[in-house]
Amino acid sequence: MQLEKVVAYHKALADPTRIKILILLAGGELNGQVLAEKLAVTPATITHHAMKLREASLINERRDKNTIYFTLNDYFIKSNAAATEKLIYRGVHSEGDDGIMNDDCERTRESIIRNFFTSQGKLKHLPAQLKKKLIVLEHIVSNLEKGRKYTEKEINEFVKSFHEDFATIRREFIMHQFMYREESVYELNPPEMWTKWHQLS
Amino acid sequence: MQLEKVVAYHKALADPTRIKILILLAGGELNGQVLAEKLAVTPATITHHAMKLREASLINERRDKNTIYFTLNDYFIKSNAAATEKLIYRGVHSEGDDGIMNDDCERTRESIIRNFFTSQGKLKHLPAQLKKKLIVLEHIVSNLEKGRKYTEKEINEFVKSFHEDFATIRREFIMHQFMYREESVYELNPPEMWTKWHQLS
DNA sequence: TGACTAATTAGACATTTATCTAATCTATAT
DNA sequence: ATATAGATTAGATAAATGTCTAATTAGTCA
Repeated sequence: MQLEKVVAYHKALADPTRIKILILLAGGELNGQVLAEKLAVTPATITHHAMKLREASLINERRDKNTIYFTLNDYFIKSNAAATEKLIYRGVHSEGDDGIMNDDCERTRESIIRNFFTSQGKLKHLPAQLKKKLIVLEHIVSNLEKGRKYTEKEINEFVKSFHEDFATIRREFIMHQFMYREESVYELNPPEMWTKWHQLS
Repeated sequence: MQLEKVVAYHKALADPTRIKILILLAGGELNGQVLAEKLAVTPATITHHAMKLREASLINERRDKNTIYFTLNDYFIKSNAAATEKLIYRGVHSEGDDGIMNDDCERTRESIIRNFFTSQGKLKHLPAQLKKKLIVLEHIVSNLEKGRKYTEKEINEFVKSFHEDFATIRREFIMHQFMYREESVYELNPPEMWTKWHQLS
């Protein structure tokens, strides 16, 4: 359900300490201890807030020796704000894509998405079955802007909001023609180039 | 403080019942009883949520006989989402306007705004002193999009998010050249046309 | 191995919050 | 004035939440 996600997102931002954490992270990556000191709270409190922010996909983290550095997840901050408006104004209907498919397909699609993504919008794992995999890939890739050029780093960050194994998924994007790459610059292909399961055998 | 407002906004949206209320209101105005019935909660609960939504300026209300009808406050829903991003990315600095003024002016400006607006961003009352009034009007009007045409109804709704007496304030906009009107269509004037206190005697 | 550092967990505590019931208020209509 | 309909308030309760301290885990380096 879309509702849960929007509520979780706003819950995550509904606390002054967490907003301050995000403001600090906007200035660059920081580790827990530093955050704790700057905000005058204990490391335990930072851990607590980090969990909430992570659950809402608002931050990513990277480990270096004993230290965990947090970074903003730009993509989710922006897309969730938009999702709120969308939910309120367009209501509960429509999972988000402009449908070319008929109702039957749409139902299949939605149930596959419900199965392979958590309620937080994270990908559990790539389906083995091709048809399902394509639907999952399309679902992810449809969050990118058409016509915009992305660096490899941006694509990695973006994919990481859905799943840790960004390398595999990025390769799948190319393989199934969702995107093309030229000298490490990535861009969406037009949808008619995307491999669709119902055009197969 | 900007932070408080952003947190209050997200707190208001951090509850499924309140989101559902907004979704229902997106379909048109509704009164408390109907909302209570559709959401399977008591009228008292609706009153509770209505207060939170009102404090965050997400809804307006209108009384007709014994019945109070709630409506969405479109303007605030959108502008607050934007404010969140702004706060996170541009940090705590800058009240929002592109500064041409020097620091002294800016301080005066901010203190006037702090004095005449509640922490919720509502206008307490129009200052009598011209200089202060112009600053207040500019502050409000700077939330409109340049180049966009507004109907009188839209302007009224917009102004109402700041103060009940929209007619007076709308007239002030025209009088001091913040906007112009042509056949009931309103549009922002370019900032250099706005009456500025420091251009006066 | 053992010492050190950063992060996490567990548990406690106070605060906030969503909801209900029952009583009260307010404006209308008879 | 009285009755009625909708909204609000007050008070109770259970659940969630933010923060702390103290104990524990996990990873690094000598």
